[in-house]
Amino acid sequence: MTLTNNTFIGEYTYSLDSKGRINIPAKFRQSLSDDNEGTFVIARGMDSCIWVYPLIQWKGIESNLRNLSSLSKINRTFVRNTARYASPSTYDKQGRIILTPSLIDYARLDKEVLIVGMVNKIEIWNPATLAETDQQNMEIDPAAYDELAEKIIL
Amino acid sequence: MTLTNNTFIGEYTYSLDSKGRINIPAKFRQSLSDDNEGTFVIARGMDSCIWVYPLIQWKGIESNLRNLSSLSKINRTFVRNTARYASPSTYDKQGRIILTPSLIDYARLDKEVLIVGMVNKIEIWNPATLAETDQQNMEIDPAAYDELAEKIIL
DNA sequence: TAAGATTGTGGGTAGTAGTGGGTAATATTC
DNA sequence: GAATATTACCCACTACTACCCACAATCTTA
Repeated sequence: MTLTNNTFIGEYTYSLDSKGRINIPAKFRQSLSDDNEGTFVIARGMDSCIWVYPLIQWKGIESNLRNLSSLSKINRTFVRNTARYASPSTYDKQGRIILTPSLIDYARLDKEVLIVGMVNKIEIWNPATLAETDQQNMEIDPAAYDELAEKIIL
Repeated sequence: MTLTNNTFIGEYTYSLDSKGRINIPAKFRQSLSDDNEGTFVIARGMDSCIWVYPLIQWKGIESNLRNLSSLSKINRTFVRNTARYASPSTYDKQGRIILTPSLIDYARLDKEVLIVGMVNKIEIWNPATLAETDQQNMEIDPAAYDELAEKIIL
């Protein structure tokens, strides 16, 4: 059984060790296509979490950023904030990647960490932070949500 | 006699064992087309039940989710809530799939479990929960049924 | 109706996945 | 250039999961 390459679903509770290493779930590693050479790119998420992209996927994002003109202030800010905190990380023999102190701090990670599959990328959360975010999202406009649900038949 | 591929109808009472395994009715397995490789994807249902999709069907949902940009907060929330609790499960030699503890908890499953064919997917219920839900649905606005009647000829 | 095949249920075991720590190689600083 | 700090690689333990086998109940077929 294999799902589509570079596709991640499911939720896992893992632990961040004293060296800033975190395990990538075996299922996620198996889904990663060979041309990624075991490498992910970690970056700041838009919520208080860390986004983890397969290398290939990230290269696509880079080429999109390349096409944003720096004449626009919004573009400059967006490109800067996206690129600034991103860094590649190859997993070791045990399947772990190393997170940067800056990102650990940004996502307020403790020892216990939640890894969430987001289809084309992976999110790393402090469980408490995600619970808060979930709570806030309950207040999202239900009409907008319904609109999405109509496009995607579950 | 076989119905259309990947089509599930009927209701079955099966039991969930101590390892979280549950049998997929033989008729459902026979209906599953070969390109699914004996694999289903289990996910949270919108009621307190578990949804079970044929792998192929789920891949369609995935490709829709893939096209939602994470710049929009609603999109992020929608993708997260959908993908987070989903996981693939291939049935073993005896025809059983494994449910995750998280989903068993969500659907409040006990030993006795109800499996319901929903045409393009399968639902797994605690019989008591489904009885309650049935009760509540008696109060559905008859006008809503009339609207449906225009779309579906019974 | 009897024999065989299929289906549903339960449990044991080997291999793998997750976690922690140690050591050698490299980089940094004084 | 030597001492220290940091990084990358390697090894080992534990727990779990996927796979296997066995049995009972039901259905099918001759």
